[in-house]
Amino acid sequence: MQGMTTQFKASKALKVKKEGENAPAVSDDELVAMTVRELNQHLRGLTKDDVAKLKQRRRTLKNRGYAASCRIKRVSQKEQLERQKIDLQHEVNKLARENTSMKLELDSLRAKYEALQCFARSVTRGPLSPGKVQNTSVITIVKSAHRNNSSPNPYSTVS
Amino acid sequence: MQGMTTQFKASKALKVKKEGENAPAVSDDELVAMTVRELNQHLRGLTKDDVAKLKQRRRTLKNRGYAASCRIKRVSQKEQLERQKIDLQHEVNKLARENTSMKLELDSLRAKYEALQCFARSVTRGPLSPGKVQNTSVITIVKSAHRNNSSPNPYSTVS
DNA sequence: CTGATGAGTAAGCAG
DNA sequence: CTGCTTACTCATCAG
Repeated sequence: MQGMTTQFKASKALKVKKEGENAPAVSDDELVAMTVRELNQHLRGLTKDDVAKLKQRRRTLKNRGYAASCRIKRVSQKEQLERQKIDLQHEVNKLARENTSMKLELDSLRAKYEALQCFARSVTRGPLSPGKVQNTSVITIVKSAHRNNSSPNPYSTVS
Repeated sequence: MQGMTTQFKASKALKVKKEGENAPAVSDDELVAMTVRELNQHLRGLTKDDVAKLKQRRRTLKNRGYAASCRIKRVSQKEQLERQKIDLQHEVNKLARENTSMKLELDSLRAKYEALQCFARSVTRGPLSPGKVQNTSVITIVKSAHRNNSSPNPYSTVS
């Protein structure tokens, strides 16, 4: 079942491709595989017409191959596009997940921070006036040491 | 330049498609556009052979159109894949940017939080014992009120 | 039958 | 000339 590709043409080609005497009527597979130099060997002692016909047959066989390559290439490119699309989709999903979890983390940290800030405020604003303490849960107190802080003044009161 | 698509075939078709007397040798465009009923009108009084030829010509012309649709469809699908790929790439870029900026924000907030914790610790641990203060930067004190905090024990010391 | 598609062929372009 | 691509034709399959 290997050489099937070119077998269809055989019927069509055979009826015209008898050079008669010395040339053994080259097969399609041989003909396409031949180099130009090899081809010229087989061309010796053939009619100008037969030469033209043989060359045309070669061209046609080559074209058949080119057409096949072209189709294969087209399919591969399509598959590649689809693969890339899927990969990108996976990346989007991954980033979206990271994104969501970071948002959560950020929210939780912000809440913790605000709570701490609240507490710090209540502590620094003089010894617990019970009324105020009811509404604040956390205070933040920063010892300005060797650390480099993003906020310019460590002992800040927040609104 | 409009009807060019079918003009190439004209040369080939003309040489065989003369029914001779009553039928005005329908054009390719007319022929493909015809309904089966209309076609039958034109078939009146034609040789069985001519009828077959005309029907075959119609089929061939139709096939030409099908092949064209097929190619157009193939191209459209490819373009669509490429468009989707680009859109996904843009989404990836957008999410990656959001991601980066959130990471930064998270880092900065963490730093602020730690600093605040440091300060809080130093304040609550009674009037600064210099030795200990050197090694701790923040303390968090949470008044367990109505808030639901992520940290289980409110009065925790941080290393 | 109609429409879609794979494969082969020829035309035409590019290197 | 070689290789690739497009348009056309035919065979074949599904609906």
